[in-house]
Amino acid sequence: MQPSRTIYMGENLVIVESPAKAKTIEKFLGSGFIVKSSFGHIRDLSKKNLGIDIENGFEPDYLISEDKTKVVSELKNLAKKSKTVWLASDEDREGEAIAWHLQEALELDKSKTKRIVFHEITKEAITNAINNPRDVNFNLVMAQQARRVLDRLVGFELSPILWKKVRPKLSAGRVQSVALRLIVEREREIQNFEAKSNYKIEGTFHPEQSEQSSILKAEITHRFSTSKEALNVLELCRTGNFIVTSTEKKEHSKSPAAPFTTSTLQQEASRKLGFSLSQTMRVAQNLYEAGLITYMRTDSVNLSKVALNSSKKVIDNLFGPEYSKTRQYSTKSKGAQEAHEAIRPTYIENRDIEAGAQEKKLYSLIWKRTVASQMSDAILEKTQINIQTKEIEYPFVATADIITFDGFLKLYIESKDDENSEENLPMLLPNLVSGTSMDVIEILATEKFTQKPPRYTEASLVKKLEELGIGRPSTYAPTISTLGQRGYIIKESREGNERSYHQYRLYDGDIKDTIKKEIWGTEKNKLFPEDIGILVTDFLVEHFRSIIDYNFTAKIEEDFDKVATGKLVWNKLISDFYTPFHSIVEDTLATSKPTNAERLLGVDPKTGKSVYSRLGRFGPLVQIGEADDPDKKYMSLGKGQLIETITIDQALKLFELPRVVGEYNNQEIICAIGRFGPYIKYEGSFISLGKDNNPYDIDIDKCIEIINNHKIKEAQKHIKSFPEQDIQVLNGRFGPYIKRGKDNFKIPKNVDPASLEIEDILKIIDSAGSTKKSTVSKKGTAAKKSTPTKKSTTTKKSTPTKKSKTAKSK
DNA sequence: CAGTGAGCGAGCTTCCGCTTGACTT
Repeated sequence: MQPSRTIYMGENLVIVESPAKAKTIEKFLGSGFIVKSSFGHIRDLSKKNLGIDIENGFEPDYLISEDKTKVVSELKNLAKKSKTVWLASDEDREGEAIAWHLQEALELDKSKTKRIVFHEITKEAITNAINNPRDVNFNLVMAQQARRVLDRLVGFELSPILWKKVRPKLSAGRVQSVALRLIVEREREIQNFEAKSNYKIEGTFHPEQSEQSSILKAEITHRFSTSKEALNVLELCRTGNFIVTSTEKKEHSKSPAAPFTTSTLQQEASRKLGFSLSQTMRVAQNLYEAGLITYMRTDSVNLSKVALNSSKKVIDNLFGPEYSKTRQYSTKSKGAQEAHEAIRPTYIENRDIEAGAQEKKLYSLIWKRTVASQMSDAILEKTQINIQTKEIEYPFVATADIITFDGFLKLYIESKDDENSEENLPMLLPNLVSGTSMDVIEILATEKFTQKPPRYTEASLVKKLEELGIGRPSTYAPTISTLGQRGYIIKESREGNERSYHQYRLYDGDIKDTIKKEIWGTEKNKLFPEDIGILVTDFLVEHFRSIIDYNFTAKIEEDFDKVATGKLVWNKLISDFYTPFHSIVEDTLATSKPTNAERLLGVDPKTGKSVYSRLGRFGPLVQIGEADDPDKKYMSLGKGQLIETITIDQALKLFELPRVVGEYNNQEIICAIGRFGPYIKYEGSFISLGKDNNPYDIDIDKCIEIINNHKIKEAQKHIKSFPEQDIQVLNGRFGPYIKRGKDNFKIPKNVDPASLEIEDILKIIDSAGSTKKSTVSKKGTAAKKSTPTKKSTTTKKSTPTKKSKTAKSK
């Protein structure tokens, strides 16, 4: 259903946000329409300064973003030649703003400009949109402007306070600072957590005079707080007469999860595929650009009619109609704007695709989740059997979940974050009637420890942020990576510790006590706060609690909505926020003291001096002696150590390094920890110790062994040398390569490195060099345009040397 | 690449959301 009048080439310009979207839409619209993309926002507040005229009603100073000048001039040209310009950015606050900025920046005549929206990219939806144009919704635009201005005010007033009071180049903002606070507060909960132990009692039974095959495992759901209580129960089990006191069967159903949004895709890709946030988004982008999935930055769980229909067909074909159940999901998350569909395969008929390995995996996950969301409930039968002896207050309970109809489980099971939950293996329970006498085979009382709260993963933090309504699909991944870049947090794995626990076993009439060992607290790819992150959070919470409040965004969003519906003027909102906010800013700048989180750990027994931990210019350190002590000593904190948790013993231990282990061939062997971990310094070269060796207690023999191994490896490294040209052929981590001066060159795969002569090598370098040169020249031209910063750094470079000379002469 | 922990002081850093490339080991 196209507009009835004839349309000529170039008469209509449609502008969308994404270039991939532009391509598909162009196909649907056919001749008479040119579809272009704005590549997102085209204008933003000036970056040089605040970009807001506070005195003048918070008037924003918008500039065309540097990387968008080309797109904007191109669009402007096309708009001039077009009779009608259709602004087809997304139907949410940001999309409406993009439409308005386009209208302004392209200087579009209102009479020839039309605003259209569609939620799904189908021919029907698009032609329907074309037939129902409207004007730009100015109230919605002003709501976006309020959001933008508020974020700028918060970010650009808070960050400079941190530069002054904590450390330069730090940042704070409405979203990132709350995300950071979540991580810091969780870490404190974990540090303050005291694991308590209790006893879990499990038994294995079988019906009297039956075969061993009808074994039944059951446990007492109550936990016993002391070993004495547990032993008492075991004692009673030894003599007790167990009978089945009840059997129960209950049917229940389980429904599939909604189709993917950005946040749930990130969570599942992390749990099921081990992808990081950025990896998930990069791979999804590839799938999107190849036309294989719908848009990957969305908060909507909605599926188009086309998708529902083809899902049904696919399910009917693959599993039969009894497995199909068409469902439409609704969004639960706060502040969702739902400008797009859920993330789904473009063509659900395609179960498999031709693509890279990661793309295939992620596509398959999306396909399964989408299709499963349109499948019937699974029906499960829960059986519970209670076994009890009258001497013991609590029954032993055996449960089993049996799937009577698998439904969507045939395709997809959503995974959980809780890695500690024990795997529920489907266990068949024997058919038993009440009153059946049971024999005890074995009873175990095992000491269990309460679990500390889990540290966040990237994905579980995104989940939390989404629950709080903080951040948007396009910012989840970048926000968390910013926290890392600022040095606030680190994503890493840490090894657990060993601990022992008691297990009492009743078997064959005897009760035995064994002490077993387990590893606990192992962390894999978790988010840990760094000292600077803790310090910044404490500072912000102390002075700006209302902004760092978990509900701040949710509250201010209500106001943005009022602006969007015309009930509130945007700069009234801003003014009401800014007046009290700015006075706290001024007050904090004037009164708060620079902070370094200094903490007195205790006294060094050797010297009697005080030991402190604090933040130094280059990071966290421990210090022996007062600030005015000329002989005071420093050491950097080790990996995983924090200013607020390091103990005096751990601190003193740091001063044991660097340590002279001994001599070998009249040369000192020194052990220390550097930026890349523990190392040996010997004959002027540095040898990594690896993580299996401890620099504090490694002995001389082991050191010599490592040194000799290192020498052998070094010798193997050299394949050939051409000293005259300063060229070497070396064995590296990734195979043989050519080294000239500081530059490395790849050797083509089919070439034997040992056979290379100097002529061959120069050829290889030449061919590699030509590509290198071209990139260098590109950089040069790019630099010409944006030089002010570069120039100033180069001109400055000459001065420091002069200064250092004068300093020396002093 | 394996170490820093004074001062002097100019000039710089920074936010959130919307989009893709252009980069290197």
